[in-house]
Amino acid sequence: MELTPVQEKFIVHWGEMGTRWGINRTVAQIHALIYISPKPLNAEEIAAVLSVARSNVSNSIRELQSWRLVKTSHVLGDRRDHFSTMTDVWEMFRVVAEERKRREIDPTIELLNECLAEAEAEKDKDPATLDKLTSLKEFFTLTDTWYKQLSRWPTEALVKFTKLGDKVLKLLKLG
Amino acid sequence: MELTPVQEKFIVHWGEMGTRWGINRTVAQIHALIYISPKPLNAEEIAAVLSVARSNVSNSIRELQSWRLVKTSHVLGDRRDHFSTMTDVWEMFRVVAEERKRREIDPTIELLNECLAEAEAEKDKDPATLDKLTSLKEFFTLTDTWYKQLSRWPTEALVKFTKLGDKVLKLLKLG
DNA sequence: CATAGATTTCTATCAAGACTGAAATTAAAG
DNA sequence: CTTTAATTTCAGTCTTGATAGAAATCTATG
Repeated sequence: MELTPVQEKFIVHWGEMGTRWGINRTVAQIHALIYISPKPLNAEEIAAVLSVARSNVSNSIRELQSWRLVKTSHVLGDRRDHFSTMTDVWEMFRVVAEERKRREIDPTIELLNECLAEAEAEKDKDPATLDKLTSLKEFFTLTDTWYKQLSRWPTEALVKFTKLGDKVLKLLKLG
Repeated sequence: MELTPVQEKFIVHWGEMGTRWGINRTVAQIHALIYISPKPLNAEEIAAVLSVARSNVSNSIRELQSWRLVKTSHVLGDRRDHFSTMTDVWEMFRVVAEERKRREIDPTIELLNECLAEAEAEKDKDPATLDKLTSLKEFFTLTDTWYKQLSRWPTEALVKFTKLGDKVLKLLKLG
């Protein structure tokens, strides 16, 4: 497999964006590569195209699998795993959002609950901290609920909703 | 200034979460500290409480300012800058979202446009790439629009909206 | 069950970026 | 205009996390 200039440009950028969001550059590049690739790729091909070690691909694929972004498939007469990713971008977004919720939002809410319990005990000494932590908890609890719902919306509803834009404010009487 | 155990726990966690989202740990800790602090803090206090170098605080504050998360204030008879951050969590979220859009979403849309122009030229050779990039562009363009609008909604509307949950689907007839 | 192919694990190296502390700069006050 | 406080810059050090490559493990096939 040989990359076109356009594909290369896209993969490099995707890797760059990954690092900005706490995702390893190579991991993000591999994701971009199997997204843009017209057919599933095996690990060796990925290593060759991106010029990284075979073992690096192995570990990065595992990382992507932990994000539920990689599907493994097989070709008749070929023992090697072939990797691909979903093509529905909204589905992709949904999966990542859900995983980030599980990894980061949920533990944060848990921590805030712990902190609140302890802060409650000494609220006479330090009422300001209690207030701040409560605001945060409310925020995260709301986004949590919202995530849960969002992840159940069908892609079509998400698209339609986004297209409605400001009209939502009027339709829902939130103004 | 001396941290309570609760405050310390919160700050450490916030720093941890920062790294997961591509934010330097110290930067995130400083943000947590000035958020939880009942009063604005000067750079020296911050350095002492978090046990980091004075210059590190200086650079981290600058970073936070680039995210528009830090306000500078002054105390009568004191030449030093005192730092604080907004207490409205939704406002905070909004500001970060807008800044991430500017830094990451906008350049990504621009890159996708460039790629699409080039891919268009050779669509006979490689139609699949064109399709994939188009889907991505549509996704980012929609979220872009959505961000723009979201950032103009008043906090109250955001809260009410989130509380509506699944009802939104029915009210907007998206089901 | 032996062998070859495929994959993963592990450790040593490497690179990126975070951090410190000293030096330079800037700003305020007398 | 000088002095002192405050802040920033910068060069070098250090830490963390990424990566390569070898070794070990796993798996399919005859």
